[in-house]
Amino acid sequence: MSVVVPGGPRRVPRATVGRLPVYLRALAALADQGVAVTSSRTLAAAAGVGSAQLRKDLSYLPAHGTPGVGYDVASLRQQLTGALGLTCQRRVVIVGVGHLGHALASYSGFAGTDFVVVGLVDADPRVVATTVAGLEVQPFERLAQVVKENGATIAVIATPQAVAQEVCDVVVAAGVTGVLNFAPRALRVPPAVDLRVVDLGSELQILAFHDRRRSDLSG
Amino acid sequence: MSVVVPGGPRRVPRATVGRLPVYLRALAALADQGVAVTSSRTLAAAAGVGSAQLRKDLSYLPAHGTPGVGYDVASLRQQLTGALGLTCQRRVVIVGVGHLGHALASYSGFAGTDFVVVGLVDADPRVVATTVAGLEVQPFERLAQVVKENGATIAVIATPQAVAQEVCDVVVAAGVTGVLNFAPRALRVPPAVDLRVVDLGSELQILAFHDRRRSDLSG
DNA sequence: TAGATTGTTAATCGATTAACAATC
DNA sequence: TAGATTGTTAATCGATTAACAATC
Repeated sequence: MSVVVPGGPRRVPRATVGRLPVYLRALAALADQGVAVTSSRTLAAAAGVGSAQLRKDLSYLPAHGTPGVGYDVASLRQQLTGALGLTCQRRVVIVGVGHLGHALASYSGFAGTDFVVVGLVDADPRVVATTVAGLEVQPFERLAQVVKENGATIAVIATPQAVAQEVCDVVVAAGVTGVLNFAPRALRVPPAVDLRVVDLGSELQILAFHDRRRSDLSG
Repeated sequence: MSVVVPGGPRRVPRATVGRLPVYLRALAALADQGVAVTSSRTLAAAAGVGSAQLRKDLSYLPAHGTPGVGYDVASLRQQLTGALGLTCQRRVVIVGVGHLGHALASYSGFAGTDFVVVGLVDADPRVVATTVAGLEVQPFERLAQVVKENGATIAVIATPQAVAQEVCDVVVAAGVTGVLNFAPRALRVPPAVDLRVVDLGSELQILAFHDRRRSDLSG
């Protein structure tokens, strides 16, 4: 049922997809300031990239600016919103309601207009049945049910690493198409499922790598 | 005072640096299982990458395996620990003690043996002077002092986006060499400062992009 | 020795950047 | 028109991958 427009939408490179949310945010800020038209130079600066890269990225979308003038903020915003699939709300289940899961459930960037947290699941009996961010935490046994009943398409894994793969298998079997993993362990998912990883410990170690080159005297 | 070994350490590519922590973690798991020697095939599988990529990555380090045998787990672990600069503990200051900052302060991946959280700072008078993860939260005015007094080299920014750049400027002026930004805003830092970004909202939007291609019928 | 696995090479692939003709 | 800015091309750069000679 896919519609192929002649000479139409090219495949959007992975690196470009990763920057679209940043552009969208910068556009929202400009719109809030009452800016109606902007240039690739201005928008790129706000997003922290080069103007050539911004124009290249936009060239993969049906978005178009006006040579000599720039881009209409409102319509470019709509284009990006559509490209990112934010026209309908995505439903998210968070598995693991420890400190991190708790924070994510309450995070405004997570529970905004584009995404809604529809389920919280934890294995700890002390956490189950408590209310977090307006939702009652469900036991692990109900995970598949929670995903299906609420039609969640995205699962956030914020559990200990030991159970992360098991959790992942359950949510994938239950039908989610995207997994965001915070557990410090490599997860296997079927090719059709999109997996993103946020590895907080690694981020610090990467910073330590660069720090090392300055402060360390040991060869 | 840098020691240049003839034919010695090449520049380690950015992408490789990003994978070293993952290898280190996989090695730790193997060591816990009592494995003494491993192959690039096994280790790569545990880390979720290809074996060719693992060997290529290790080729930038002075690490060496034995053809026909594999790698000694203990010594490869030491090599990676050294390469990442984890031989001495790095001191971390967390700015912004909301839900996320609170979670990070308590996160074991953050406050492990390699890193120690030495300061918590917040602007909210209701949060200042409370104790979180064993530390008293300091007021924003004391930020520069907290960084300097404790010799922090890494700052974690978990504040609202509106104040993130100001916080960043203060910690950089106070002498940190690495910044980990959780605020949804592009930050400017001097070239000598290493900046890493964790953009939680963007991660969900990127998942939505791929989800869109499945569920959306709109061209 | 025979079998296994490394370290490296060379080919491929994808991403970035600068430059500029086309356009308003 | 003159000045400005887009969209695209081509060149560069960096990362990945497969293959294999060297080595144990």
